[in-house]
Order: sequence, then C-alpha cells, then structure tokens
Amino acid sequence: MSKVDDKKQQKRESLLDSAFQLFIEHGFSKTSISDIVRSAGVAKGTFYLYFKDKFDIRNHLIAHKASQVFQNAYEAMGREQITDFEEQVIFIADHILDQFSVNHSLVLLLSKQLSWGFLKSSVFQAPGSSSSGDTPTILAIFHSLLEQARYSYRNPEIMMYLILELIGGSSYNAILYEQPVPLSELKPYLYQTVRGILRQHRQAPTD
Amino acid sequence: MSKVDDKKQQKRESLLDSAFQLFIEHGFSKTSISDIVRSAGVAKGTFYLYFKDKFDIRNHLIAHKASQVFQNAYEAMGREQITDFEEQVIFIADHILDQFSVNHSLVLLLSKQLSWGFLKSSVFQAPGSSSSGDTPTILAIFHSLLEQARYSYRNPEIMMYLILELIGGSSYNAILYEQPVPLSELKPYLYQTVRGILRQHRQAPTD
Amino acid sequence: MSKVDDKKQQKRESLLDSAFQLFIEHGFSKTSISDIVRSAGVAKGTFYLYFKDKFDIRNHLIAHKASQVFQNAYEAMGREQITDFEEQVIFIADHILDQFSVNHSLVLLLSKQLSWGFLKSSVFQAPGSSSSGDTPTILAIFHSLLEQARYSYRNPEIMMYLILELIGGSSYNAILYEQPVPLSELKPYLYQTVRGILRQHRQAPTD
Amino acid sequence: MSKVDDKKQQKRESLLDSAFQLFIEHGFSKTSISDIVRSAGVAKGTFYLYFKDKFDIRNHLIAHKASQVFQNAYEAMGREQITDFEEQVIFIADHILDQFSVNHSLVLLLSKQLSWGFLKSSVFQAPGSSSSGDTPTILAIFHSLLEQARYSYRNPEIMMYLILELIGGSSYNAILYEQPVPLSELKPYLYQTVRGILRQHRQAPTD
DNA sequence: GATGAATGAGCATTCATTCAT
DNA sequence: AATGAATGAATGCTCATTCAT
Repeated sequence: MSKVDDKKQQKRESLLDSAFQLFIEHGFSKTSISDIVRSAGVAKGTFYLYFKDKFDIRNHLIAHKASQVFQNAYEAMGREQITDFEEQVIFIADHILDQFSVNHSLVLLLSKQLSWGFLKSSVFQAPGSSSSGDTPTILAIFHSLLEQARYSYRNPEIMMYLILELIGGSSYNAILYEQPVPLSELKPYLYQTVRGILRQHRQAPTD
Repeated sequence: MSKVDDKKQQKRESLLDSAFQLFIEHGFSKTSISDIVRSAGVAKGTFYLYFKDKFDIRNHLIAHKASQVFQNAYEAMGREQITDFEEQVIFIADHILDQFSVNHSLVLLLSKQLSWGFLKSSVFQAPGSSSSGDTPTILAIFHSLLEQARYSYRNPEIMMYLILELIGGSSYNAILYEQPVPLSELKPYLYQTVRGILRQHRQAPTD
Repeated sequence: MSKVDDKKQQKRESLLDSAFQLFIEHGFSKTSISDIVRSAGVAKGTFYLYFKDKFDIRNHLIAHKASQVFQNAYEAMGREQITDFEEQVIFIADHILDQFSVNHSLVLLLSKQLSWGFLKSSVFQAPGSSSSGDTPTILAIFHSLLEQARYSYRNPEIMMYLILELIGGSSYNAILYEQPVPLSELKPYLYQTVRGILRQHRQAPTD
Repeated sequence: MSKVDDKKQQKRESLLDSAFQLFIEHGFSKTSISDIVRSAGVAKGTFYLYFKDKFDIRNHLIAHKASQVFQNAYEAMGREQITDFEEQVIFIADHILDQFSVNHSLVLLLSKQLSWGFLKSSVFQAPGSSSSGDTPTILAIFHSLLEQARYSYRNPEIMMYLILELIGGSSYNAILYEQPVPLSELKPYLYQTVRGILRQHRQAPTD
C-alpha cells in the first residue's frame, strides 16, 4: 500500500471515528458535517471525497461497528469450549449485551438496528470496506454454527429475526434507562425467552 | 365547552392531523413547521400557542395514536367473549397488528415506540389531552385484566416489556418490507413466542 | 394599502434596486444573494419571501425595466405630433437607444433580451406586479399604432421581430465598446435598415 | 510533430470536445471543470496545463467552432459557381443557418456571438490554435470577396455588422423555439432584409 | 388569541485551484 | 508532463422562532 493510500485510509478512519463520537455524544441530527470535519482535522471538502453525505457515513459506521461487535463475540466464543447451538446463541447474545453495557454509545448506534433484515443486507456482506474476506462473514458464521448443531431448525431466519428484535429492542431501555429493570435483572427472563424461541423451532436431532 | 374553546380545540386537532399526515408521508425530519401550519390552515405563530416545538407535537401525536390503537383493540375484545388472559393478550396483539397492517403510517409512527417504558410514561397518563378519565387508561386496563386472570404472573411488567418489544420490533420490517417474511407468515411464530413468554411468567393458579 | 403592505412593497423594491445595481456593476453570476440582501439592508431569509431565486429576481428586473423603457419612449412620442407609423417606430427606437446611451446598465441588462418572443411573453403582460392595467401594455400600444397606420403590414410580428433583434443586437457593442463604430455613427445605417424592413412588409394604403 | 506533441494535442482536443458537449448539454454555468476532465479522461490538474480557466476554454471553443462554420460555408460556396457578391453573402448566410438548423448546439454556443466585433477579435486571428495559416482567415476571405465584387460598398464593416447581428439574433429563437415562426418561414424575410442592407451600402459599379 | 413578515444563524454542498508525488 | 488528493472559501437555501400588529 502506497504512502498516499495510507494517508487516505487514515483520513477516512479519522472521519469515521469523529462521526462516531459526535453521533453518540450529541445525536445524529445535531451533528453537522462541519463538526465532523473539524473534529477529524480535515477540510470540509475532504468529507465528500469519502462519503456521499451524513447518512452515508452513518451507514458505514453502523455496518462497521455491528460487524465488530459480532466478531468480538464470535472470537470470545472460540476461546471457550461451547458446542451446543443453544448455548452458543446465548453466549453470543450475552457477550454482545455486555459490550453494550460497558459502551453505551454502541447501544445508541446499534441496538435498534439489530434486526435480521439489516444485518443480512449490510453487515454480513462487507464487514470491512472490501469483502475480501479473511474473517468469515457473520452470515457464514451463523450458517456454519447451524450446520454443526445437534438439532435442525425450522425457519432459522425467522427464528433469528425474532431473537434479534427481542434482544435489540429490549436492551435499549434496560441499558440506557434501567427501565423497566436494569439489564442484569432482565437477562434471565430474556435468555429464558430466547431458549424458548430456539426450542420452538427445533425440528429433530440431527443424528 | 365554550365556542371559543371549541375553536381552539379545532385548531389543535387540525395541527395534529396535519403533522401526522406529513410525518408519515415525508418523515419527521423532512417536515417543517411551515409545512404543518400551511397544511393545517393556521398561521405560523399559532403553532407555538399549542406546542413547544416539533418534538412536542410528535410526542403528543404518538401518545394519542398509541392510546387509540390500544383502545380500539380493547373495545373489540369487549365484543368477543374472551376470558382467558393469554387469549386476551394474543387478541389485543393481533388486533393491533391488524390495525398496523391496514395502516402502514401507524407502523411508521408507533412500531418502534411500543415499549413498556414509553407506554408507561406517556400513553397511560394522558390518552386524551386532559387525563379527565372517562375511558380507562391502558395501565388500568392491563391491571384489571391481570387481576381477573386465572394465573398470577411474576414480574408482569418485565413480561409485558418483552412482549411489547418483540411485537413492536418484529412487526416493522414484516409489515413494511415483508422481511424476513410477510406478517401473516410471521404471526404464528410470533404468537407462539408470546405464549411462551406468558407461560414462563405464570406463577400458580389464582384459585 | 395597509402599513404592512407598504413596508412589504418597500422591501421588495429595495431588493430589486439592489439587485439591479449589483448585476450591472459586477455581473449576474458574480453577484450573490448575500450581496443583494446586504445592500438592500434586509435579512437573507427575506429575499426568499419575495423571490424564488436569483433567476427569478433577474426576470422580474428585466421585465420591469424593459417595460419602463418602452413606456418612457411611448410617452415621449405622445408629446410630439407623430402620426406616420414608420416615423413612430423610428422615434421609439431612437428614444430607447438614447436611454441606453445615457444608461449603460440598461444595455447590459436588456439589449440582448429585446426580442419579440421575450417581450410577448413577459413584458407585455405584466409591466407592474399586477396586470391591473392603468397603463396600456406594450402589446396593446403596438397594435393600436398598427391599426391607425396608413399602410397595413404583412406579418407584423415577424417584422417587429427582425427590427427588435437588429436594434437590440447591434446596439450592444456600439454603445458599450463603440464597435464597430459609436452609436451615433451607427444610427443612420440602422434606421435606414429599419425603414427598409418596414417598407418590405407594407401591403397597401389603408385608405 | 513529435509523438509527445501528438499526445498533447490529443488531450487538448479531448478537453475541448468534452467541454463542448457539456456546455451545450447542461449549459456553461452548470458545467464544472470536474465534469470536463472526467468526461475527457484526464486529471484535474491537466486542465490547467492547457487552459487558464473555464472562460478560457469557452473562448477557444467559440472561436474554433465559429471558424469552422464559416469555413464550411465558404468551401461549399466554392463548389458552386457564385460570382455575385450579394448572392455570395446570401449563400453563406443560408449555409450557416442550415448548419445551425441541423445542429442546435451550435446555435446555443454561437448564435448570440455572431457579431462583427467578436469575429474580428477572436475568430479571424486564430482559427486553429496557432495562426500558422494554411486556410485563409475569414477576414481575408471577406476582403477578397469584397474586392472581386461588382459594386463597391460604403462602410462594409458596418454593413456586415448589421447583417451578422440580424442573422445571429433572429436565428436563435426561430431555430430553438420556432418563435415567432420556424426558421424556414423566417428565411425569406430575413434574406430580403439582408439584400436590402447590402443595396443600401452599394456605392457604384466597380468596373 | 391569532397573525405572518422578518429574522439570521446554520447547513449541506460545490468547485476552482494548488501542489506534492 | 501528468496526476488527483486536498483544500476551504463561497453559495444558495432552510427554518425555528420572534414580535409588532
């Protein structure tokens, strides 16, 4: 990678970092592009060399952070010895919620986006800028876990959709406002429900 | 109510109606107060006699519509003979989703807001403009249903929170984009999960 | 007219005057709306209460000034006793060119616009802001002169088109750059040509 | 001409061609230098190696196209046997208008520029990039035609100025908008007027 | 209470131009 | 000679809010 490309990547990331900080600090609509470039230390025009507009940078940001959060959870799972699919799902959910817990900004940015539809369209394809995958995509991970599972599942997509919406939606208030209860208190109920959903969709032992 | 108060109320509602139409047609951030007053046929200054700002009118709108949607479902339930709590919850959920189905604008406005925390804070208190209750509040309804239920439930608030987030979250994509499947296809899984949540929280028969 | 309407008209005219000065001084494209409002002493937003954009104010300006120039010429003609149509045309042309001569800004703004098509569409209809005519429109004037003329003319519109393009076009360089010769030197040739055009289109004495 | 010079000339012409297309398609002020270089397939900085700014390239373009149009007409005239000066002028005018008719972009670029002053200053000097004349300049052509004419003319420059302004001005609306009438219908009147102008300036047979 | 003209800070976006490579 | 990333001043335009009538 040439010196120029290096600098370009650096600028791009500086913009993404600044935008992230400002979005979670002041909110999306109260953050102006002026704010972003000022914080990133680049000129206004430079922003438009890398992103189409504010929405564009937000989308890149969400896709990037969401992918990261999943990768973190997946890697952590690798360090444990968890073979059961149900336990794997719970482990990943738990790990993600813990990441959210210590980093509220992630909740603000991601929580409401955690839905199957969104992940399918934007996160799974391109975790980095180019999909030249060394790291497996989240979709691939999910399917490989599914294949190795003891049971097979009816409509795994619907199943995951329900789980994601449940977790994504309920974590928002619990983490940010401790409503109706703090996350730690919510977790048992949440995971029990997740297990319930998984069992509903179980089909039969994959001998 | 005097003639003057009548006219006042009329203006207020004209503003709310116009805002609703514009918010769901062009989105919140692309709707200006100018647009609202033009559509409502009142002067710009008049807006500020009734609402603090755009956020204020949106909150009133959400509270009002959400309350309406619940009331509709509750009244429809009254016309059937449903005594079992679980069936009552499913009936209400189903009725609300059907209202959403035929009126996508409601999904746009409400779906992501359907959470226990929100409903508790804004809908339950003031369904109309003043809380002078002729119609029972949703909170009251919920508690009365709960009292008459055959079983008692542990942490009914958490239970309802989970149910609401699940329904609110998953209906959005299913209704608007038929993702991951159309609502009709999603419903059985959704309701099974809701029943699962309810049963998890059952305590014992209320003899 | 109320006090408020008075002020509005005043603002509008202040904007038109400022725009005119700036357009002819620095040119259209080098004049910004900021310049115009600063010079007019109103706020930026006020501009947009009166005009759609810079093009809009230019069009109003052109229509207004062109109408004025014609009215001036027509009124001056009324003070002389000129009955012959050919002499009337020459008198008006001469008067307009003299106005241009002493006010170069008019040439810059109008000369290239003096064509039958333009005048028909914008100037003739609405010399003021409203067409509530006390002053007869230029179109009406032209037709009344034509009716009273000794001769009738074939295709009077084409005839006037040619005359207007000839005068409008040739006056530009002659007045602004004295090229190929100063206006005074050009005039005899120009008027001779105008007379030639008129005679070409003569049909027969209108006895 | 070396290979390098070839490539240079190629870039230059690519820029001119692209600018021409974009100017007539989107207008001068709505065409950016970015647009031009993108379309020409060269880098932004390269533009400034060949032209000072957007105005500069436009001037070169106009001069080049105008010269071309005249040359085309002159060459076509050479293929006929036209010896009378009046007929020669009409033939050239007619040929130019026909070129405009089939190529509206030429009207957009040139029509309003067709004046003696402009032609004298920019076209006659440098039809190509360098005045290294193989093709005779338009000025030279005009003078040679004039010398061979049967009659001599008073003030031939003023005469040509009037003719050019008349044709240039009146063709614009006629061709682009068919106003006040389509060109074909306008032509007889136009040419009759041109002949009128020529005869007015005739002095005496040059025998 | 109701009006709507006026405000001006604020915003996204463009673009000619430069200059290190 | 050629490049194209970077610049940042400049611009058109919006809009929530105020306030004299």
